[in-house]
Amino acid sequence: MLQRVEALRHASPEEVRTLVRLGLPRAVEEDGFFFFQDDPAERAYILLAGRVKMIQVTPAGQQVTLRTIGPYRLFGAIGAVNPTATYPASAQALQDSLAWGIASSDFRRLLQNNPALLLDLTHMTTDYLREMQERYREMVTEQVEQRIARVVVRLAGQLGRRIPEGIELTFSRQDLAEIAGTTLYTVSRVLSGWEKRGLILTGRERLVILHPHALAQLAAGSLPPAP
Amino acid sequence: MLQRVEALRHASPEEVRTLVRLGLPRAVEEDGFFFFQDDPAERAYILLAGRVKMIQVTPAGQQVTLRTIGPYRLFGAIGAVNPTATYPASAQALQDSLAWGIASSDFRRLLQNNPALLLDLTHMTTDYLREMQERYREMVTEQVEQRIARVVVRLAGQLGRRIPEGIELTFSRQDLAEIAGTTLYTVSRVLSGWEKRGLILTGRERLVILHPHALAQLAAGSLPPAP
DNA sequence: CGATTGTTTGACACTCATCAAATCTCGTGG
DNA sequence: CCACGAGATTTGATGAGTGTCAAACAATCG
Repeated sequence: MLQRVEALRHASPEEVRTLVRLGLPRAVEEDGFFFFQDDPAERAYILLAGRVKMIQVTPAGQQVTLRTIGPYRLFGAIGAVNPTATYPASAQALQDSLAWGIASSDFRRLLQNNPALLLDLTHMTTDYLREMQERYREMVTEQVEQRIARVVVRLAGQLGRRIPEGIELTFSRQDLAEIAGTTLYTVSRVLSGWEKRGLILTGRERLVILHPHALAQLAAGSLPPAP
Repeated sequence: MLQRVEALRHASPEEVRTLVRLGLPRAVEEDGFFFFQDDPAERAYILLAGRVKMIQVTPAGQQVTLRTIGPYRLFGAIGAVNPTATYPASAQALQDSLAWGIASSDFRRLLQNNPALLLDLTHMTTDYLREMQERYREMVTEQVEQRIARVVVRLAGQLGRRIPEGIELTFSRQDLAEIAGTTLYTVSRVLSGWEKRGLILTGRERLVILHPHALAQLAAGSLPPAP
């Protein structure tokens, strides 16, 4: 099962067994936390089931979602390998979730003994860095509607379900707002607009993309926003 | 000299010699480019003299500065190690600059043969990732004046010069705007306000921080902006 | 069938980008 | 050494884009 984990592609069967032996399962129910920002990074996690969001909270209490994690993906690893030794963000379960927790020291030992794994981790980190740089630029230069479109397109590719009508996503307006860096009111207005234009169907904590292509154009800025 | 490079802390003298032998110097004059975004990442660079900014440009031509590089720091390395094999950003010289260029293949070979170096690179990458996550949150949640204060404080610590009156920085309003994600007009207004309050002195492509503490408070949000 | 939680919509305020134009600074060539 | 011109900066006027607040409505759950 753990073979599916992208971070363990180059781990030997024996190493995987060691990880299984050294790690321990951790279940967190919806809205619960795996860990909090600035806490000492004691473990790295591999998500086995559910969905987790990585968030930062401002002193004023406003939440920003940095990314959402799906099954078989690693999280908390930056804290585990970085000399700072604290988590840079909090990990909150979007649904009831189950993860395999590996002590940071074991994780670091594994990486030291297996350069191929370390290289994989470097690639994952640089990939994520690329993405953050892009999203940073988007945040600075693009308008809300375009940013929301990007978020929806990205989430669709990552966590969307194919259904007869199109692609289904289950996120509340609030969730989308925290990811796109806006408010739930603005998300609501934008989604209503898209629904009027026939691009999507909306529901409570749910939306269905009818025309992925049009949304992609909105995200790319090649289709003008509604008047 | 190359011992000062943080990325080569764990390189053996022999490896450093090899790098010197395999690499080649590259001088770029002010406003020139070391490389462009999306170009194949042929080399990683170590800056020896000058200053370089890493930028992304939007289709509309708007510039966003991701970070500024000072002497003895590595740049272009993400492109060199990432499987994408292209640069995620452009590197433009802020002043006449000189860098040592190492072919990506040589750089990767070095990393493969020396896991300690790879680990250093991972630490540098995760550090930068932390910073990008924070700046992303700041961009989403904070107002312009606070963001500009953050930029100035950060640049002061990184590239500021101590002079009798305080800390001197040489950046144009346009430079600061591209870093803070705003316009040169807004930067000008904000700096004028600070000067009226006696926090800084301003000049052409130059500012002097008189009260670093007050600026730090502005950056942290604990000092209210001007009325 | 309440109660809770999510969503919609309107009214309004406010930050900040945009545009225009004047002013300032510095380097260069006469 | 001064005048000129290019580029940097300031400042005002204006408006678009979004956040904020309030209130009503809808969906889901026990």
